[in-house]
Amino acid sequence: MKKENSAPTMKDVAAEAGVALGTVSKVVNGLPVGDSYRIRVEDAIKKLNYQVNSYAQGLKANRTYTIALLIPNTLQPFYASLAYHINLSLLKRKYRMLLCSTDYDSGLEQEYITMAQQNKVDGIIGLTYNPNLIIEESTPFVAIDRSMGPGIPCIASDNFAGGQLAAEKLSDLGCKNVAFLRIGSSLTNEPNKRKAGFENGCLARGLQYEMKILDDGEPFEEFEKFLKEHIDNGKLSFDGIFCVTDSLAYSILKTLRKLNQRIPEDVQIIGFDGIRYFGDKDYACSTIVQPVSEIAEMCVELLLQENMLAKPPLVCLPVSYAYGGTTAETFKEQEQ
Amino acid sequence: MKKENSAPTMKDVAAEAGVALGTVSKVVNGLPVGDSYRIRVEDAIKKLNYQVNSYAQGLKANRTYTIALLIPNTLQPFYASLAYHINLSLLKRKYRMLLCSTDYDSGLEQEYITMAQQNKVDGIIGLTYNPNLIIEESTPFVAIDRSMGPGIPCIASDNFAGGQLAAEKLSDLGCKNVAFLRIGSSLTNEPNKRKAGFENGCLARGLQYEMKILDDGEPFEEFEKFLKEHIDNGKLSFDGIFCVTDSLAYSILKTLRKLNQRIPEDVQIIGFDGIRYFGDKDYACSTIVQPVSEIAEMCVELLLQENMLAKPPLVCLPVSYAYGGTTAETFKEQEQ
DNA sequence: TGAATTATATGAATCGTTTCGTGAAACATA
DNA sequence: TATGTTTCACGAAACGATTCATATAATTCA
Repeated sequence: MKKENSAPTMKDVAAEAGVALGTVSKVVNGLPVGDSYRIRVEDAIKKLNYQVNSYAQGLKANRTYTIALLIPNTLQPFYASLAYHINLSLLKRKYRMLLCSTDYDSGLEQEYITMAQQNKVDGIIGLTYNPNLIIEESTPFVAIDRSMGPGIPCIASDNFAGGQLAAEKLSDLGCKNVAFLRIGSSLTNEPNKRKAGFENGCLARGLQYEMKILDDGEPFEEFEKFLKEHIDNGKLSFDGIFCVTDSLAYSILKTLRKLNQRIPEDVQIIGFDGIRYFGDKDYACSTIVQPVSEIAEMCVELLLQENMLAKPPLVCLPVSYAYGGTTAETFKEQEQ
Repeated sequence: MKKENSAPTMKDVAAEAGVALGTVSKVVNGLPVGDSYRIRVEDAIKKLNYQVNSYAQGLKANRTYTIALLIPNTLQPFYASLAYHINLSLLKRKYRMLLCSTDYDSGLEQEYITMAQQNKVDGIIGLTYNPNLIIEESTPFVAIDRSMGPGIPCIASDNFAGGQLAAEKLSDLGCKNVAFLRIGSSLTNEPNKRKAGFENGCLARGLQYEMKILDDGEPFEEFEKFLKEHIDNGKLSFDGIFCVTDSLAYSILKTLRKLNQRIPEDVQIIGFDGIRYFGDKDYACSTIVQPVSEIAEMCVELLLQENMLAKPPLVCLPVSYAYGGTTAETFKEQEQ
C-alpha cells in the first residue's frame, strides 16, 4: 500500500509488480532481468508514474552526475558563453550543472566551493579570483585562465599567441605605431600573457609600441588622459590599438570618437575575446577570438577524466582573428 | 576508526568527539546542545574537516535547497540577465541553481524537467516554448512569459503597457508615422501583448501606423523588403519604428543604414528588453526596459512560497523607457 | 528419474543524515 | 534522604536507492 501524497518509491513499484526490490532496481538500470519480470515492472512504473530519486542514488553510489561551474556572472558575454558551452558539453555526458555566480567575491567563491563539496558534486570548474581557495583534494577541479597549483589543470586560450597575432594583424593592416591597453586584475593569470605576446609580435614586426596598464582601482579616465597626451594637433600618434578585452575596446572606441578620431580610418582597434552582439550576430569589434566551445569541452573532458596522472597542468588552445568593423579591411566591410 | 580514503561522516565526528550521532547532528544544525558537548563536537569537526553530505540530508528531509532554471541559453543577454538575477535571489535564500539551457528544444525542455524532478529539486523556474510540457503537480513551477495552466503562476513584464509606452515615446519625440516589427514565436505568450499595447498607444495619440509581423520560418529579408517598399525617392515613409526586441532593433538598424537612412535623424527606433553592451554599459538601443531583477525576485519568491492558494496566475511588472542612441533626444546625447 | 549445475529472483544490509522515544543525570521540592 | 520534574544525550529507525550473499527454479547430464 503506497503512502498518501508522496512520490512512489522502488518499494511501491516492487509491490505493484509483485517482484522484489532488487528486480526493480535492475530494470531501472537496464541490467538483465527475465522478460516476464521486466514487463511487469515496466508496467508498474508507468502505472505509478515512478521516477528514480537521484538523491538516494547519489547517496549510495557516491556519484551525483552534477558539477559546479564558478564564474563571476552571466552578464559578461564571455562568461555567459562559457556557461552555455560547458552546459552543452555536460549534457552530452548526461551531467547536470550547478551555476554559481561569484561576482568576483573571494568569500563567495569559497562559499560556493564549500557548498559544492557538501553537495558532493563530481567536480568543479572555476574561473575564480581568490588567490587562496581551499579545495578538498577529493573534489576534482579544473581552472580556467588561472594556475591554481599542482593537481589542478588550467585551461586557457593561447594568450601569448593571441597577443602576437594582434600585433601581426595590426602590422599587416599597415600600422606602424601601436599601443597596448590593459585594465584590471593584477593577479598572475593566463590572460596577462597577452601583453608579452603583443610585445613580442611588435618587436618581430618592427612596430613602435607603447603600453598603458591600469592597476586595480585606477579609473578608466586614465586611458582618456593617456590618449589625449598622444594627440598632437588633432592627430593621434597611434594608428593601431590592441585592447586586452573586447569590453575595453568598446570603451576605448567611444573615447576615441569623442576625441574626434575616426575608426578605422585614423586608428584601428583590435580587442580580445570574440564577443558578438546578441550572442550570435556580428562581432562587437575586430578581435582575437577565444575558442570558447573548445575550452568548454576540454574543461569537461579533463574534469571527468578518471586518471589524475594524465591531467596536464596547463592547456593552451589556439585563438584566431576575426574582423568586426574596427580594422581597415575594406574587402570585408563590403561583405557586411 | 575512520575508513581510509573517504570523506568523514557524522559517525566519524561522533566517535572522535566521544558523543552520540544525534548530538553531532544538533551541533551541525545549530540546535541547543550542552556547551561542553558543543565544543567537543566543533573541535572534532575542525580536526576531521567534516562537511555535511547534502545528498543524505536531501534524502531524509525530502528538501534539497536546489531549484532548476530552464532558459533557452545564456548567450542572449536577456536570458543571461535572468539567470544572473535569479541566481542572486536564490543565493539570498541559501538556495542553489541548476542551470538548464534548452536551446528552444521542446524535447530537451521535457528532459530537463524530468531530470529536475528525479533530482528532487524544490522547484522549477522555466522560460519554455513546448506547449505541452508534463510537469508533476508535486513540483512547484513558475513560468516566465507564458501561461502554462492552472496552478502555475506566470511572471512577465507588463508587455501591453510597454507597447503603449513605446508608441507614446515615439509620439513625444515627434513621430507621426510609425511601424511595428515583430519576428518569432507564434505561441501565445505574454510578449505578444506588445503589439496590442503599441496599437492602442498609436490610436490614443493619433499616430499613423503599420505592422509587419513575420511568422516562424519567414526570413529576416522580408523586413528589408517591407522597408524598401516604404521608401519613396530615398525617403522612408516611417519616422519611427518599434521593434519587438532589442535584438531585432539592432538588425533593423543595420538594414536601415544600408538603405541610407540616418538614425535617429531620419527614423527613430525603439526596441524592447533593455539590453546593454557587455552587461553593464550603455543600452544597445533606445528601449523599453524589462525589470529583470524584479522579475527574478518575484519568480523566486512565488516559487518558494508554501501557500499554493496565494499564488496569482499572472504577475505583470512595470517597464520603463531608456535612451540608447536610436531616438532623437539631443539633450541626452550630450550627456554621453 | 535423480543429482549436479546453472541461472536468476530475493531481500537484508548499507550509504549519511534526521528524528524521536527512551533513559540517565541533574535539579528542585517536601 | 526520598521523590517528583526537568533536561538533555543517546542511538535505533527511517529516507530510497544499490549490492551481494542466499534461496529457488530451471536446465543439463548420466
